[in-house]
Amino acid sequence: MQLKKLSKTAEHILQQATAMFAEQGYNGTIMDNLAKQADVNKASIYYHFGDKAELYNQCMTRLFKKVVDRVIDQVEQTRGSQQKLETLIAAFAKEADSNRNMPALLMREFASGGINMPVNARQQMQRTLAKLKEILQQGEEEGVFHHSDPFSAHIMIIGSICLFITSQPMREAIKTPTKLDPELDDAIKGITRLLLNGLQQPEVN
Amino acid sequence: MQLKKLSKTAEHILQQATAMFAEQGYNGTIMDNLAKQADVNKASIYYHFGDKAELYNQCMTRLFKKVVDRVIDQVEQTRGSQQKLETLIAAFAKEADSNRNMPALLMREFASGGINMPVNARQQMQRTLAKLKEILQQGEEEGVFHHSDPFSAHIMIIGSICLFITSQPMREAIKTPTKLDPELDDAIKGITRLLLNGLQQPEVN
DNA sequence: TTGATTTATTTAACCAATTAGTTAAACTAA
DNA sequence: TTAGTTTAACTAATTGGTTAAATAAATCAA
Repeated sequence: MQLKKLSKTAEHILQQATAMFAEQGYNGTIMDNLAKQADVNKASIYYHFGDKAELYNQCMTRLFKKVVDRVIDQVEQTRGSQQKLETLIAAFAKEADSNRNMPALLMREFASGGINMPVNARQQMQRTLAKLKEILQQGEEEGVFHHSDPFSAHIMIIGSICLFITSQPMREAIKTPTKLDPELDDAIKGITRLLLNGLQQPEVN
Repeated sequence: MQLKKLSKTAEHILQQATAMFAEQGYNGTIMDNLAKQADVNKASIYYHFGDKAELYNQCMTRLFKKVVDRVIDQVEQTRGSQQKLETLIAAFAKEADSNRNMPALLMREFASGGINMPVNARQQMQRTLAKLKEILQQGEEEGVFHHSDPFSAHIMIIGSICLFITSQPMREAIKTPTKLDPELDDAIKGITRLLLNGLQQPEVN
């Protein structure tokens, strides 16, 4: 999949639109507000993107492609199923942290049933799922992971990380003077350990 | 907190509204559509609930109170920190499964930063957090859990479960003829095991 | 019980504001 | 000149909310 290169203006609109879709949702994003926020004329948005739905499409597709490209790239530079899994989790967490719009957009899509998610964006998610499947398979063959459903594992990884990232504002809000809150890095480590334990350990019960 | 008992009609409107807010979001929920869906006159909605924001408030508050009441109730019938934690996770999962609007609404709120979440609804979430904190504390004192940040643990429990539940339509959509997909019960077991492992195990690394 | 009176609820029609999208003219750079 | 881009003004449809009249339900006096 190749994405047409955007003009400077279009790129800037896309940036603002992505943030707005993430924060306010699709219906909450008003084109007039977006134009004001991006400091362009509304017709300029329509000139570059056609309509609101297509703008949303572009936002989703480009953001998810960027994130997934990076995650997969990092995983493929790693050897050994356990290390690969660690890398996948850490890389996704890092990307989610530095592209905070992504977790929000993803969660909104899940909340809507994910059925209307732009095809291209969903394909990107499936690339990650495929990679995870590959890792788990490899790990299973090597005897380091017990059998688990890849989709569920995928959901758990993404779920914990996305909710953790999006909960930041709430954590800020209830932050006590004495800082009890773990830094993101620590939290990510905790999540990683938790997920790895879950996937590595032989069945307990 | 006590909630005024609703008339039959109001109850019915609330039901439909909750589903619509969950599926379409706040801005995506159009009052005319809701009226049609609930088969009542629009003015009737306004008569019973004042305005859209208050209707949303009521939906959130009542739904979250119901869920949290049940979860906490079940936890309090259990003894031992580990069993309590298991119960909390399982109970929340079961409630999320039988009140599927809840995970969707929660995720949308998180996506929006959670700052504008109706106060009463947020208080309900905090009740669960407080209970979890209590359990973790107890477990730590008993030496069965290692130290962990309750908020993060909370987020991870809720995150995995909510995303798992909301991903159901997507799983249905990509379901292969040969059923690879775990039943929800199995998935919940998996999540529980994963989370318990993560919280119980002594620091590995 | 019966009929009158008040109170609660529902209805159709209406309104003002908002919103996605358009247009034609103006501007800019190749 | 010409193709690409931006602008202000405009439009048609949607949407949250209102109103006053109609209907149903509860209360009460005889």
